[in-house]
Amino acid sequence: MNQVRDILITSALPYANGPIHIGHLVEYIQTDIWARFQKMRGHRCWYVCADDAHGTPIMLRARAEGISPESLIERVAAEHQADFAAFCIGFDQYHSTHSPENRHFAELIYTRNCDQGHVAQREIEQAYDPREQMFLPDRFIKGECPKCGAADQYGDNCEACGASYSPAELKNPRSAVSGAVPEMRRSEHYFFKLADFEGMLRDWTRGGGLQTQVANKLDEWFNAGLQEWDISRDAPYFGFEIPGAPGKFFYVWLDAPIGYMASFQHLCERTPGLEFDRYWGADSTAEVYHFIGKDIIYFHALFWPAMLHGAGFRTPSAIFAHGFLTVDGQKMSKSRGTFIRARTYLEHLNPEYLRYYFAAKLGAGVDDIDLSLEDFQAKVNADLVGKIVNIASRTASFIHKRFAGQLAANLPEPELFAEFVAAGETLAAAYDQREFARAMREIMALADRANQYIDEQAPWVMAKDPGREAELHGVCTQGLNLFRLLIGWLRPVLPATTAAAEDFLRIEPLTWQALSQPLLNHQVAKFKPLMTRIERSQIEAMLEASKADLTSPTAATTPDPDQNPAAPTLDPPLGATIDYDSFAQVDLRIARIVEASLVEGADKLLRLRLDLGGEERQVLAGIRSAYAPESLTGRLTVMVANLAPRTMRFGVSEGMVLAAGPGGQELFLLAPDSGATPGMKVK
RNA sequence: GGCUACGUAGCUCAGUUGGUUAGAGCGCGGCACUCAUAAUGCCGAUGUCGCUAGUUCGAAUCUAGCCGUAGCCA
Repeated sequence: MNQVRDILITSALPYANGPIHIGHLVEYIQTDIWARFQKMRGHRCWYVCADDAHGTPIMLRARAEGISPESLIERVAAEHQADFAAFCIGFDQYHSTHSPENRHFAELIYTRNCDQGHVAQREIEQAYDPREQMFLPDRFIKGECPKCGAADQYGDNCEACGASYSPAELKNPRSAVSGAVPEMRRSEHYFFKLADFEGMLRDWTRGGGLQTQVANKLDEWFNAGLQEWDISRDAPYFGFEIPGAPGKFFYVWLDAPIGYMASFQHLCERTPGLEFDRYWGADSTAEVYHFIGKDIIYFHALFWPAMLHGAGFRTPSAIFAHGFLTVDGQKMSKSRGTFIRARTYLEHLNPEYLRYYFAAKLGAGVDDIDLSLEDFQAKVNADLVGKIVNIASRTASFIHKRFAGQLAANLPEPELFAEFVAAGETLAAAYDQREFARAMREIMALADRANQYIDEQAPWVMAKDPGREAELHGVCTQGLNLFRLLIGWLRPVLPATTAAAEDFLRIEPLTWQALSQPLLNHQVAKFKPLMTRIERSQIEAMLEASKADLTSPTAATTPDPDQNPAAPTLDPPLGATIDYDSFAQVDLRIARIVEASLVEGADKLLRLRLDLGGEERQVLAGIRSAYAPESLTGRLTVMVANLAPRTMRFGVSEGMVLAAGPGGQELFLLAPDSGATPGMKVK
């Protein structure tokens, strides 16, 4: 290593409406390992992050909790930072996008782009919730998929059939905020003219700062043609008002990446000698790297460099995208208990286990990585406890008992030590290229060599022969020196264990430089176990606790846009308590509406033909005021199947369908999640 | 639907520019050791490299199609 580099590193900003989970941690752990590595190499390296605190979901969540958005994001920020600290994520600065610095840079970048003519204005038509008096993002409109008819789908795409569409195409659209039927309204929006930057972006893309898969993806987007980007949102919106545009706010994705700069600015303000422009000026020679998930490549590899360029700032040196986390080969699942929050993990397991496991899985690519819980336990126990820590454990006791904690003056096998040191450069290259998995494999192969060495020498045999004192001393000194190299190389991954090892060895925090020289003639402390094994019961307990999190009432649960504003008291009030048997008498079944038709002579009723999966029923339902018959055909709902038939003027009604709401247009038919089939019992 | 990745031992993954009998760790079977948090060392078994066709003297590796998985479509 020759030259000291100036490096600024970021992780994507977590959204401030929910807790950190192990999926998030892939990125923070990956970034933190890289940042710690660069620091160990002696570079001037800064790692910053922040909470992403703006946008509609946060505004609505705060409202649902009956608090201000400011207090919501303050609370979540504290939770996030506690989780990160526990996982040893060593941010130099953790800030918020809802900060004066971020307002400053958002306005500056916008204004400069505006002045250069990169912002356009025009009216667009958008869904509007008349009850809440707000425009609705696509994700806040629900209805039936226009392609396959699946109920309860979001406004942008269908989870059942995968179709993409616009909210206007959705059948029976409803606001997820209030349940009202959205209407289309016009409003003036501001657009960032991305196409102005095509040439610059094509150059930047080819500049070597992108993984090949990502560059390929960008080519696709270039070929499709760069579209203007809608960067404004109408009030009410939690964010920054656009200068000179009352009632218009910056879209959350405009000021989110600017949060990297805001956070760094804050760091500069409290760090003597650290200059913002040295890192962000147009002619900066510093390196700026963004670690992100592959889902947000678009924002970071197109809009972000373009905005920066348009405002006279430098563009990032590189963007490092990673894949998603699966657990036991599948998407994280709440019902299986694999949707594991950082906090829940911490209550059962050592954070460094997960840091090591992720390191052992991560490469420089964008592939997804799998947390196989069985493999996790086996790998951590075998590699860290069985191989690495054991090397210290099996040699330290002799150093203590026989040599009063003093290391020998020479290494018996300096060539072996030199071989290890030489491997350190290969390892450094792997770390630098973010090939952590390769680095871990090589470190473990060296740990095998160290264990073989000790086995060959058999110090326990020497210990029985008084004439071999010096030999024994040498072998154990050699063993501890090999251990020091191994744990030193693992320092970016295992900062806490390494710190404990440094205490044991009585040495300064290790650097790559320091590792090249052996530790000799040196007094070490008494050895204490550095790491214990993972028991299966700990993992089981964590999974159980994660299942329990599902129903936990803590405020910072997973975002739920469907959640209605909490009412202080229920209206109408709750009915009298019943026991289970009373409830179980009601036989609720899933039913498919095969046909719905108007009932001649009745102004409130619809005649429904319901398929119960083998049996058909006719039900006369008083829902005509809220539903057009043709809109009901084919959809699934819930019916009371064992209600006594009732003869009405227009025929016999054999049961009833369930709907919520006071009546009139305010009636909302129940629908099961996709997967339910006619005849299934509801319980 | 379009596009992009991925598919190698029971599990988790390596396999560099196509080149002999395809590798590692865990797990499994056997042996040794007992310094160490039952940790360690040695030996061993295990694969139609997703399927099919092609290019080639030669394919896990290149090409096409198919199947499966994941993601993206602003």
